[in-house]
Amino acid sequence: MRPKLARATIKEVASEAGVSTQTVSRVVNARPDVSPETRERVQKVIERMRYQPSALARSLIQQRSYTLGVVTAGLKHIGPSRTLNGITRAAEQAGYALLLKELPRFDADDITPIFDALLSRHVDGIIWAVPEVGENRKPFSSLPLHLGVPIVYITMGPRDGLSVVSIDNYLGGRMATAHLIEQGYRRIGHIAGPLDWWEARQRMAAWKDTLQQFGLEAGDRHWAEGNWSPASGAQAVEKLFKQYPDMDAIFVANDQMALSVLQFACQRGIQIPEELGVVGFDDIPESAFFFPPLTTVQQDQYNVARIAVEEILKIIESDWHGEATIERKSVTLAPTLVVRESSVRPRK
Amino acid sequence: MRPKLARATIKEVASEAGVSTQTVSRVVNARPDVSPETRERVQKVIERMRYQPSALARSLIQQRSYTLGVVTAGLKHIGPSRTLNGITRAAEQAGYALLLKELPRFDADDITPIFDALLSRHVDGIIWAVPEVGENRKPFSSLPLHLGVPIVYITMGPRDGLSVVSIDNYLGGRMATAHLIEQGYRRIGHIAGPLDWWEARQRMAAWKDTLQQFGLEAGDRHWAEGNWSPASGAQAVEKLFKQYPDMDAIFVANDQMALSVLQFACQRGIQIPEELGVVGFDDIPESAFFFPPLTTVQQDQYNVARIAVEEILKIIESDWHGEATIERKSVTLAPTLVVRESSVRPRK
DNA sequence: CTGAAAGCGCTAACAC
DNA sequence: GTGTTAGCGCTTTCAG
Repeated sequence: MRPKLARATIKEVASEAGVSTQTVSRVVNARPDVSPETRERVQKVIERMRYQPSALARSLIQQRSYTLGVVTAGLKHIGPSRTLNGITRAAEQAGYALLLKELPRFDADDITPIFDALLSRHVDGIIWAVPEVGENRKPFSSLPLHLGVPIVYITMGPRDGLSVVSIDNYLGGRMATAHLIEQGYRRIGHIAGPLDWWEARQRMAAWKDTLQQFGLEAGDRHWAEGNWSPASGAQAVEKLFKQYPDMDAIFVANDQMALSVLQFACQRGIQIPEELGVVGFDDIPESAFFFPPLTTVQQDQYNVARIAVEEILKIIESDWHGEATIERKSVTLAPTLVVRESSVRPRK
Repeated sequence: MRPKLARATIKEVASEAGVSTQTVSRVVNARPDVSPETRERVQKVIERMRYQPSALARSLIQQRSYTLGVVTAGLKHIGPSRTLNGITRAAEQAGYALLLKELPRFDADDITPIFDALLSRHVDGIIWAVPEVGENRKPFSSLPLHLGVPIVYITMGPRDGLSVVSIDNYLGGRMATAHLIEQGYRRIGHIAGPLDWWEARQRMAAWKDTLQQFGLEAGDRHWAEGNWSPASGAQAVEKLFKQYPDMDAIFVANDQMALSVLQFACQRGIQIPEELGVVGFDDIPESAFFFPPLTTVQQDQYNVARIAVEEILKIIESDWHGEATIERKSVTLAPTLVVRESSVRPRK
């Protein structure tokens, strides 16, 4: 069964206007070679019939869909949805539509159906906006080298031959740790994110390296691992204080876990920032309203997304024009340290 | 210019396997009328060539794309992204792809291009997941009655003749207010969301009605308006305490603003819940880790999304089979009150 | 069981 | 300037 299309087709418009479909096509695509009178007449019919060309048919013949595939995961978390927010904006501006796929888990192993679904719909490019977790970059090595469409990756370690756009998490970790040292804290612990996450490893490595550079301690008993959730932060801070009772500051790998640290301190009567300095990561909107307001590392995910879209469009354009394939390069953006009360020690 | 497709076409598979394209089509679509030997031979070629049928070409001929349009707004906020999360899951499960559009503002006035973009790509249905704000439902009245595809709306007031899926915000407001009364609070203020939002109006109306029902005060000086952000909550609570100094509880229209109330209390040395009961709305993941943990109204946005997808698929299916058009009905889900410390008065 | 022909809605390439 | 022809990749219809 083939239901009647509600929308008008180019053929109907053509016969209504008394011209060929080709002429209608020319008018729709604003080609120069149509006489003003014809153009106007056709235009009128188009408006009257509310004719809207089928992007589908167009994609088929032009081998170009003006559609980008976006693969994400964990949309209910703030990071991924901010990124997606940036992608939709940038794509909209460039006149591209977005085909969205969300992985059921961060480390989904079978990504073939995802690619199949996107490619069968002729996307012009794919933005892989799934954080690098565990071995979830593994499946890519077995992908046919030339998928047929360009891919740009967001939030993972730079890799040769791939287009990657990400925030410099290591730098963010250094900024956070250095700031605490500068404020006079010397026994600085760390609550890490889940260490199968690339971002968590980067932040932790920065903490360790910075402390060692300053000749301060950063051993096994000076950190604990969480899983990004406030609940895990609560467990981690408890464990950490047992292991490291004279700790005077903590760099926490995200704001949600930092919230648990603040609550822990409040319950134990530990003064922040006097007795304990705290720095988080992410700058979620609530952070400025924690008690006390939280110093944190801000990542501009919106901008990352914008750049990723720009990069992929650049590649698509150049492929389209048959130019030499654009060199795949990595772009790394610097985060910003937002200093609030939780880490600023009153001068003695 | 028409670049060579990287993927194999049905024609190539057919000639490789020495059969006609119809036969390949039959194998791909698992039709019964192919001999086992032919089927197997074709199957082999398909796998070897990694043939993947073009969903585009299929959509064109079948007048059905197995694609849903999703329109959202404010993705960086937790509510919309949770909803989207539910939609991607449900759509994925049903084998539908998602074409995503995000409005630049909640009250975007010109939605025609949005519809055009979706319809020109032949979506089978549209999920309108934009909260009802101000007059942003107005443009719909001027839409051609029969758009050609079904629409299901999320998060707005039920309307005759439309499919709407939403949480009962009024009920949520009643639950919150009644709970405070039950706990012995009698002078209960309200921090509302922006009142051009339908949800904010519902929550506020419930607060007012419930108090009046119990013979308690709910006048103009007993509430203040925020804009959902923690910053606005801070302003609102300050203003409210000036207007209503002997207030003993607050029902706050969302958790982020409630956070500001908790912080305000902390700074002024107001004991929660002893001197001030607080109930929020949304149950963001951080709420359980506020100080003290926040009582709040939980909305199951994930489920709302799931039901919306089910509804639209039902309509699509029935349209497709030429059955009588399904009645458009509204589905309203009840929220849940999550009781934590911020509202539980110790028994005297 | 299999294939040939037609066509979904549109545009590229060529006539005139 | 404008129309004709062909065909994007696939499925439907109908003949064999």
